[in-house]
Amino acid sequence: MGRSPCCEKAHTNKGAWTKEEDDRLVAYIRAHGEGCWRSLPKAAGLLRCGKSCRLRWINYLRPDLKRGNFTEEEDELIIKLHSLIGNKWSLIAARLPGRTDNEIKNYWNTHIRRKLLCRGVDPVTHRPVNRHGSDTTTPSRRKPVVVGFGPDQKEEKSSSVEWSPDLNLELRISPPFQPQETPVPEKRDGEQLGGLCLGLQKSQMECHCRDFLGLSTGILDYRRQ
DNA sequence: AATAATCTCAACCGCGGTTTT
DNA sequence: AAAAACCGCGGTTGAGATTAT
Repeated sequence: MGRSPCCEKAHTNKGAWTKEEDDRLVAYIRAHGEGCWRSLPKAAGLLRCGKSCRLRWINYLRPDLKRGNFTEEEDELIIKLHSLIGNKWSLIAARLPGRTDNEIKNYWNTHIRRKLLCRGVDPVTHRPVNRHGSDTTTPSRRKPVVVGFGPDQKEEKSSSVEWSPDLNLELRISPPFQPQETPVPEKRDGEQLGGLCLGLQKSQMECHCRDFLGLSTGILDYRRQ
């Protein structure tokens, strides 16, 4: 049959980590390295599930974490990456050394969304927002306006979208290596590739899209190997 | 100063793909 | 081949902090 369970769920702690738990986890990983989250808690003497240990390490305890405020450059990079690949936080984090996917996700939801809305840009489509007299500084607790990215979007979400037939909001991301040039779809003014509208000139856009994702080199700087 | 409203972010949950037995 | 756990991801929650009234 399958494997044995990773931990006895009845005997695991939940909620905020204590200093002692942090110390144990850090000490163990310093001594034995990352990986094998399944066996780590027991080996480290922690009453946590491996998943929780992994999360705590990656998002909080890792020594290479930057912490502190995001710079303007990081903001802009996140916005650009999000416009290309959407909510792929781990991919975005891979391009921001010292930042975690969770941190970026939180930062997006609390700061950048609002920043874009203030600029009159829809944070989902990255297109200019149509103002209907609604409050654009949507507090985070309110239900966000859900707009789908296209066919890949989950049914539940796309069902709430009013699709405009002449809009193409589809986003594509190339695999790390593409042998031949992917033809850039012909753009009609302001309606193609909504996610790429960042106020860049066409030539700039094409150039940046390749370079900052590392697609031109085939290398996606994926930290967590 | 007290209370309510809002914001922030660490942690949890559930899912999909992968790996192991 | 099938079943079950592992792993990593994105979405969501909720406690504590901060700000407004």
